[in-house]
This record gives sequence, structure tokens and C-alpha cells, in this order.
Amino acid sequence: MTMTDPRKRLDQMISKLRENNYRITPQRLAVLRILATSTGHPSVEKIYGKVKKDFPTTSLATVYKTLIVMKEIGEVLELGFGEGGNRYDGNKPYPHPHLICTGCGQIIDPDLESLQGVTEELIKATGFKINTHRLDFFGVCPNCQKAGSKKPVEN
Amino acid sequence: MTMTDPRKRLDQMISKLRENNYRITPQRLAVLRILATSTGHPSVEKIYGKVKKDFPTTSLATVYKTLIVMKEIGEVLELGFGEGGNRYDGNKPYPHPHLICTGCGQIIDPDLESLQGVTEELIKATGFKINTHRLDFFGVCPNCQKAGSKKPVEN
DNA sequence: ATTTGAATGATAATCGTTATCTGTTAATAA
DNA sequence: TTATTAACAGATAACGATTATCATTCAAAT
Ligand SMILES: [Mn+2]
Ligand SMILES: [Mn+2]
Ligand SMILES: [Zn+2]
Ligand SMILES: [Zn+2]
Repeated sequence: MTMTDPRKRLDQMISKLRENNYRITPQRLAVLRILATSTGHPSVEKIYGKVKKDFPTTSLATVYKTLIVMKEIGEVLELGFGEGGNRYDGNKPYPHPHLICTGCGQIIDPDLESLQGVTEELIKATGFKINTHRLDFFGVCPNCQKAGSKKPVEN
Repeated sequence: MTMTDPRKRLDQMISKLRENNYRITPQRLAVLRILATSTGHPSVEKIYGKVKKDFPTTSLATVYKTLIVMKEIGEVLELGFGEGGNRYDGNKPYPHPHLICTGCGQIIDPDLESLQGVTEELIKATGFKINTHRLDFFGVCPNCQKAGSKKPVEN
């Protein structure tokens, strides 16, 4: 799997903003930097907290609005969860499976070769035209299995 | 796939309520009947609307509370969507894939033999202990493909 | 430097869901 | 059958994540 270089990813995002006639503001840049450098899947509050370290006057609404823009131009993937806020993937903005540890809260991107066959089987069986999908697995990571680790990771 | 008999399914649900020392009230029975007879995946508002036809004094809170109870005893599957409310499956309360038509809004249960292999691949690759999962496909059904059908089905 | 429409920041509004509280009732046993 | 009582129903307030609103500021083009 191609490991994305954060700097290149940031430049990609900036280019996409320019292409779509969005302005490059310091607040947006701060959000984009966090999205590009995060290996995990940060929440809005996590992004907001980090942005305020460099730019203390930033509003939570600005973070939300930036994420809406990035979703619109297809440069961030939103993972909606019922509880406690959504999570965002700025490195792989296309549909892909996720693995959530209910112990520590971490969300990782597993590689699943066998997934492609499932979509093909679905199309053949139903005649649907598939546009997107969402696949989440919930379980306990190896680290949380051996000890009752109660520490949330939240990356 | 075993087509569930609504009456048997209703009796199952009632038994489960009794086993867990929950009371059988007319309002709960009305909700259970709807869950047992629905082939689709009704929303809370849809359930509420149907319940009120037979029992006009029913409160929306009662529908919510009944669904919470049914979730707790593992007899209904909740499908959380960000927009416009959750959907419920009272016939297959275990994890299974769903296929959502973004044209008419219908949600169906496809049979996907190849899905089991995906979970096995994931366990081998990550060492996680998998407890549950969620798989949704979003697309356009054959009916909505041939004409720009704008009628929501909402079953 | 000027202009101007888009973006920011602060806050109100939204909406599905949950909590609260009072009156009612299903379930148990006398 | 009636009495008892804890659970439930109904009405509504509260909640929380997200979105809308709007006056002020500023990025970008001239
Ligand atoms: Mn991801
Ligand atoms: Mn289903
Ligand atoms: Zn863990
Ligand atoms: Zn359709």
C-alpha cells in the first residue's frame, strides 16, 4: 500500500482547493496540515484542539466548514458514527474498510484483498449500480486483548 | 435464505421479553408486530405512525424506549445513519450487509456468500478479535436506473 | 492600494435522541 | 377478585453534534 507523504498530500489538497476556486486561508491550511499528517482518523474536536494551538482564535464552526468543503471536493472521507462525533480520513478519501478497537478507540485501515469480490458478487446478484460503500469492523486489538487496557488512544 | 414467518418471529420476540423480565404492554406489542411484519427496514417515525393507527395515544418516547429494550436483548438490529434517523431490522437482528438505493430509499438484505472470507482475512492479518461489523452498499436499484423515478419507497 | 465577494468567528437554531417526572398499569400473590 | 407495587406510558424538557445566521475581516484579483 502506497504510504502517502504528508507534504505531497498537503499540496494535493491545496491544489484541489485552488482548482475549485476556494480561498487558501491560514485556518484552512492548519486543518489540512492535520488531515495530511494524521495516520489515524481524527475527530472534529481533535482537529479543533490542534488547530487552536497554532491559531488560537479559530472557531469550531470554521473547522466544520472546512471539512464540508473538503468533503465536497472529494479530498476527505467522513466516517459517521452515532456516538461522540464523526472521524475523518484525509489520506484515503475513497471508500475503504475500517477496523475499530472498542477498547482503546483506535481506527486503522486494514488491507483486504478479498473485498473486491464481494462487490462484484453483489452487482451480479442485484443489478444495482454501486456508487459507494461503508465497511466497519468492531473488535479488540491485540494490545487491548492481553490486558484490560483502559486507555483511549484517540489518534 | 430462511424466510421468517411474522407470527413465529413475533412469538420469539415476546418470549425474549418475558425471559428478560420485561412486561408485555399493548404499545410494545404494537411495535413488535410492525418489526415482525416489515420486510424492509422501518424508521422510528414510520413505526410511530403505524403504531398510532391502532393505538393513537402512544408517545414517540415509548417507541424509542421499546427499541432500546429490543436492542438490549439482541432482538433488533439498529442501522444508524447520519441523516434523517435510524432504521431497524427486527427479522435479522444479527450483523449482515445492506444495500441502499439512493433513488427510492429502499434498503434490502442481499445474500453475499463471499463476505465470510473477508472477516477471516481480517482476523489473520490484524490479530483483532472481531465482535461485530457493519457493511452498507449505496447505489441505484434497477427500477430507479431506467427512469428518473423520484418516488421514495420508504418501507 | 482598492475593491469585493468569500471566509471567519460568535452564537443561535436545528433535530434526532435521551432524560425526567407524574400518572397509569401489568404482573404477582393474598 | 382485589390489593400491591415496581415497571411502564405519556408529555415534555434537555442534550449534543452539526448547521445556519450574520456582522466583521480578509484573500485574491485588479
Ligand atoms: Mn481510513
Ligand atoms: Mn437487514
Ligand atoms: Zn485497542
Ligand atoms: Zn430505487
